[in-house]
Amino acid sequence: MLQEKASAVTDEHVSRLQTGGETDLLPDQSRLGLSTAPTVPSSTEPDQNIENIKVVLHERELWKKFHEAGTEMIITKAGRRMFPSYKVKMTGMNPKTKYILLIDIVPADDHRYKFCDNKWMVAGKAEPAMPGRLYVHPDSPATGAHWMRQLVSFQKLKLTNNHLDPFGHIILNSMHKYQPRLHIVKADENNAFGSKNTAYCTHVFHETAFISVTSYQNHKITQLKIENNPFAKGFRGSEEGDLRVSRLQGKEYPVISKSMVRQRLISTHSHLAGKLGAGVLAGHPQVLSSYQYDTGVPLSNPDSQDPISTHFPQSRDPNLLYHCFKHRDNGRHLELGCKRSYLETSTAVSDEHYFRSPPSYESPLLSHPYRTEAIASREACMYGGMETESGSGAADADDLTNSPSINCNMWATVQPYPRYGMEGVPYQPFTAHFTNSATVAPMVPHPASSVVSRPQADLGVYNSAAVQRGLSPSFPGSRDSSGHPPLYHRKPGSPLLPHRDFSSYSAQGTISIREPAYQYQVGLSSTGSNWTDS
DNA sequence: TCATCTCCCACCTTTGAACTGC
DNA sequence: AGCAGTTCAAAGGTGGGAGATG
Repeated sequence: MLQEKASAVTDEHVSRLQTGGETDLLPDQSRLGLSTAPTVPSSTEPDQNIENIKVVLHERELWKKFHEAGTEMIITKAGRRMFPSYKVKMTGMNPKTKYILLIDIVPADDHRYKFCDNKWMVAGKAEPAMPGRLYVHPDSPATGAHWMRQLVSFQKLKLTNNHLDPFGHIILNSMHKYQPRLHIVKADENNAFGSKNTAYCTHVFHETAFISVTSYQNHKITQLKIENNPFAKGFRGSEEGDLRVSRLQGKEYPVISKSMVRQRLISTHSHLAGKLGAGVLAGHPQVLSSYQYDTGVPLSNPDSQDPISTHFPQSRDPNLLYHCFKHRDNGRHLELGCKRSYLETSTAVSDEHYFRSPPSYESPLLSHPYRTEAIASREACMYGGMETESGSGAADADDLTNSPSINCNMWATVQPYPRYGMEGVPYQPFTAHFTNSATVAPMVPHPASSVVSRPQADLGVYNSAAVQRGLSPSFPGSRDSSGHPPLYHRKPGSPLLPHRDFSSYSAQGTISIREPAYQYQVGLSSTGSNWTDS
């Protein structure tokens, strides 16, 4: 983690959160898809606003290569890393403010796909989504200075198709399309994590969308993985020519040189590019985060019967809308009136299609201040669940009693990412719960999206017990000799605890981070203590 | 029969402990 | 004794293939 050179940020995808109303884009900003962050009333200094944070996708060109071919990610029972790995460069953070970085992966649409005739095609309706899980960056919470110091890598994030996965890996369905999202949550000791003061923002890089598979379908993706993933070096052929497969088991396999592979890829690419240009994927107005600025077509064709290109569309829809919400005294989100199309281009669909009323739910809010010394995630929340039995028993219980815990619970009913939900499919808001308790948080359905909630106990957990262990006042990076974060360890003989079992935690409160249908939102504090960027 | 999944394999990188020399 | 550099082995990641599964 965070060991990448910060300098290696060339040619990357810059994203930036837009939170305001009508903003004027400078020419260069328009061209690049950058947007200005308008003034947010009653906020603190501009440089302290979470909406000023810029996120740059590392190795964007590589991501684009995969995206153009139709990114596939292997999912296995034991969990498989993503490649390319999700790495970002952060700027615009307040150096002294602490942030929590986390990733979730949401369905891109409600289709199941199959790879047929060298193309991804819709093969039916999606299977019920798995309980969503968050991957919290192991360095969280960390100061802005820490996050900005170097690349933030989520390379240890793992994907699984094991619905009963006890390790906290992100559970996906095979042959479904997904969209990773990065969430930045402000966490300060004077702003209870989970209180009405909690601000966050969400960044989405459309080129990181992928279809989950148990074995690669598209040969081009296979070759891209082999050529770019160092762990797959063994599958690279020498210049003389042979792929490793030709050596396997003494069987005769066709000898394929790298150059031949390249030629095939180029050929395939040209073929597919032609199809893409034929307008298979007509542009649809859609809502994206403000961080996307290329032009292109949607990731999937709303026409469920039409084949989609092998390419993941160069989906850069100019019609990007932003929603900003601010927590009010009553706990409701206050919309800041930041709706706008991304590049000020016309939309083919009325704004109502995307712009919906802010959620009118009441978030159970915390009264406990966020105690930084008590929270130091040394590993993703994926380990939180098992932690209840792994740690120091009674001591842990005390910890839980005396200090707020954090749960990163997931949205209970995962709905397609708005980008692809163009067919009026009810979209479940992102409902990551940062909870300092094990209490089931009441979840009020979004007025526009028929939210079906389940108790948090069904979901993944990011708990304080896990977070507290291994906490170093001097902050992140501490690892045990095995390289695992401390909380990863269990007592000998301690069985892994299913992630949904966290009944031992105390109940204090919950904060919900919600992402209403077709919206991105930014929660900001407008009452109580302000962000204290000490 | 077919599409998909699971398991195992060989090969590779990464990581950290052990060793060596100064 | 302490430090830095090197070596080595274990752990873990990778895609491919065979067989299993539904």
